[in-house]
Amino acid sequence: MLARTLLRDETGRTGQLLQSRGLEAGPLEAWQRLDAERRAGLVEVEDLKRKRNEASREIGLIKRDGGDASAQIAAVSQSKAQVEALQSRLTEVETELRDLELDFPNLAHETVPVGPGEADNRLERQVGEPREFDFEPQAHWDLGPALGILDFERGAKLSGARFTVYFGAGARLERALINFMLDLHTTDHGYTEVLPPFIVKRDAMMGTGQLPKFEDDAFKIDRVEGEDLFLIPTAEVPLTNLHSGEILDESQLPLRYTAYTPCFRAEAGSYGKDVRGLFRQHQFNKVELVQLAHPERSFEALEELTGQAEKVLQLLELPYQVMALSTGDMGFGAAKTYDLEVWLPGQQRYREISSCSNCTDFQARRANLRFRPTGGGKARLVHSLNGSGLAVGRTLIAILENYQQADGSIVVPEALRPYAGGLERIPASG
RNA sequence: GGAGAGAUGGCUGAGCGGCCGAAAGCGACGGUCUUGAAAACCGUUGACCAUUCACGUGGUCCGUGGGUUCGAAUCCCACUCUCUCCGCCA
Repeated sequence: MLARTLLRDETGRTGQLLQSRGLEAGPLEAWQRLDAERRAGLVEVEDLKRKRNEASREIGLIKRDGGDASAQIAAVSQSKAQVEALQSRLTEVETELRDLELDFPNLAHETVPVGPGEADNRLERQVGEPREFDFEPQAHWDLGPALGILDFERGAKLSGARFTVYFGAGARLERALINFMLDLHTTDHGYTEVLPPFIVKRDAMMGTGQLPKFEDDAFKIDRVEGEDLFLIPTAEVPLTNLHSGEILDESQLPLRYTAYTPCFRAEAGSYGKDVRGLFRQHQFNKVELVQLAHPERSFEALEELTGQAEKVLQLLELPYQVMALSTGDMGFGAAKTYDLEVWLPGQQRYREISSCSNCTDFQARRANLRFRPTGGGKARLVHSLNGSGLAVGRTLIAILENYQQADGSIVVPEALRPYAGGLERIPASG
């Protein structure tokens, strides 16, 4: 959510910024009309309430002295209907304002390239050289089944399209990657490891911005009674909401959390994209990085966090590039996003393997994440950041495609071997 | 799943239906004292919203949502969560 002072802005600048994020002018104008109505109504109803409170106090005093207050009581009772009517209209207006606000995306930082889509993303850097193959490199959807480590058919049999079963060295490598990444982030990068619930309440999904706008993308658990629960689409949701409603001490910042979790995405809009292989699944594994940072240092924190995700690719010796996403391509809550794209020889292109975002105070305002400045003073909103460090399944894809050999076997990256029981090679026989 | 107890400010914890936004303690912050620190003493210290150039003023908030009342932290109903005991269980 955006600050109301920003949305009220007279200069039209907020409107322009929102338009660059793909929002049309109508909702903002509607918001501004309702806001004006709300403020006028508040003045009116608060004045009536003030009078009512004064009268009630007077009644108390009269009664204490044993007097007859029936005239005053009648007068207050009379104004009751008026207060109620005004108040209920105000509540309505407040709800409409809130509904509109919840659908406004975050404003882009000034360093973000402006443009409507993927084509406007800016290449920041390329690291590592794509390997020269002296044979035709295969895609992982051919390599995996041939090696007997990925089974798409049985995944579909059990759970439907976009579910995969890992066997043997495949499962082992996935597990090794998880441990490798968690160790790196906790030991070298100063993150606290967290094992959160994989199911969260509606409030948590609201806090990070998955709801209400993108409910179709989530797996919802409808219980017979009680509130809805959601399978987490990313560990960002439980991690960022860990301190919702709390007031932290400034000295605690930045908080750095990392977690491995499975992620569940229904992705209603993705039909026909990446239908083959492991790239786009309803369930996948991810090691996530989250920081709650001081607002004046959050953009430095974004560089830091992005670098920490890159470190994983560097240690695994996978070539990649870093893209600064354009205003039109960024996620809903982000003020700035870097995507890490790993080279996939089987597809001859760079593909997303991590997305690192500074959400500034956008999520903090929704989730009520605040800190008390050292030396006292008003509580302020923290800035929240998140990034994949990395998407584990996609990392496995990258390893299979980049480390494949002419005989169909896969060399295990050196950094990973200690985590894979010393395994050096997945033999072609499976 | 059954029985009982509870939910109040950063924390602990009082609170006859009417100067209660809330005692007290702790913590934090400022000051006095000190070479410095500690101790002691004095003072300040909730959030949100609206309004005002500003000092300030008003409104809302005592788990959440309803209700009773001129007036609710205090009474009634429902829900959520926590704790204790019993049952079941990886």
